[in-house]
Amino acid sequence: MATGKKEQDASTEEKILAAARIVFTRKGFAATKVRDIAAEADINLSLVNYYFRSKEKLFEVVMAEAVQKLVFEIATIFNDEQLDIPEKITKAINYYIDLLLENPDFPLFLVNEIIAGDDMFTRYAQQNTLFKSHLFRQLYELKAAGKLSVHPVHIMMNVIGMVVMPFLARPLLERNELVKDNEFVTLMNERRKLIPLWLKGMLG
Amino acid sequence: MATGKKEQDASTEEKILAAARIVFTRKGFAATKVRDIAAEADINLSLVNYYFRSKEKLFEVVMAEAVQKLVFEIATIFNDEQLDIPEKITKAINYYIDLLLENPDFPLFLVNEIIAGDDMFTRYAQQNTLFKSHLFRQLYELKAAGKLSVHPVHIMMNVIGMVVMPFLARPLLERNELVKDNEFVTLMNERRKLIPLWLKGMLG
DNA sequence: CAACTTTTTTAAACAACTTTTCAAATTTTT
DNA sequence: AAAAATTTGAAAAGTTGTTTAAAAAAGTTG
Repeated sequence: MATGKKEQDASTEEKILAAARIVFTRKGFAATKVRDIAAEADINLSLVNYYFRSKEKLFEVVMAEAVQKLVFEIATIFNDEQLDIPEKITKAINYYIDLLLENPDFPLFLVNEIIAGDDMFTRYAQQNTLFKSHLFRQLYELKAAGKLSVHPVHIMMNVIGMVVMPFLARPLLERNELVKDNEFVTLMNERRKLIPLWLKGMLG
Repeated sequence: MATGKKEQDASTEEKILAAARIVFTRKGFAATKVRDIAAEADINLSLVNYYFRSKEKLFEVVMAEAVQKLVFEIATIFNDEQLDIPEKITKAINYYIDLLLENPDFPLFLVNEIIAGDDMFTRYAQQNTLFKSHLFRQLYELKAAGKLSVHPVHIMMNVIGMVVMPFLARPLLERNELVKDNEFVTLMNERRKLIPLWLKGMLG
């Protein structure tokens, strides 16, 4: 039986993980068959269970990784007391655009599981670090001082929406040739500057 | 075998459809069992196949409906030559907020299947009516006239993002008590006026 | 290096579950 | 009353996650 995790094996275990990342991310938990992962990894079916005990355990690993990537860096930015609101948001936007350009299927994957409510996200993300971050305090203070006319949540929803939505819509946009393959990247790079600009309008 | 579609039966067939809408929308295609639908509809398992031939066919019907609801009304608005850009967008925003307040699970459901790429969406949505609509022509003209500094797609992504994102994020927001149950509706109603306002900033 | 132990890999099969089919029973329509 | 449509329970056919037992490979020890 599988004993330790960290022998000297990087090969098979990592192949499975890599495959799992791809398939789970693309199709979600329910639609993914263990056989799909084995095929993608080009290994024997049984090895998935041998190394990860179960489909669910493997999924948890992949999900934990994803949440980590998504939350950890952002939490740091949000809690940096040196940065003002626009600085924080600009940094966060750039981090996410970078991340999502590399992992375009990420948003669906997470949104999917967030709503599925199996709640891996809630379990793994210490969301208090986000929702009770320094940034949020800054926004609430601004509101209290009468310098922000709307609920801070509006601002956050807009930022997230403006960053993430394009990635969710991407397949649609490209399928309809409204945006060509490489043009999408260009557009997202434009947005690095545009979103902070638009946001200034919302805050001011 | 199931022959025609439109006899005089409204009862069983409609019960199944209603159940399918609920379950498919909430859990997606793969996670939904025909048994779930039968249970939700409170009818015998076999009747699902009797009326809709297969799980997949049933899904297609539900998906087609959803896309219809999502696209048809909007296409009409987008192509109304009497309306200027802000009017069109305001109308569209209100339509979507109404629709999504009634069907909160819609966005995930669609986004899910858009990316799944089984492509029901592309098949059923005559997207040209959206992406080549009068609204788009208006935006491109504005751009050509130098009165809009960014690619029109940016504008569209923002509108969609600002409307849809909150619904995707809702479970997260409520789970973290950042937004209480009824407060969400209030916030979305605020957005009916706010989004057009923010948009004016982007267009001007 | 040869005998052994342990780890890894493989093919097969199990068991549980799911979709679909079927034939008979029931209800509705003509 | 006959015909057609609907409903039902059971079972067939197919998937899917997991287990098993044996083979192969790698590692260890005297």
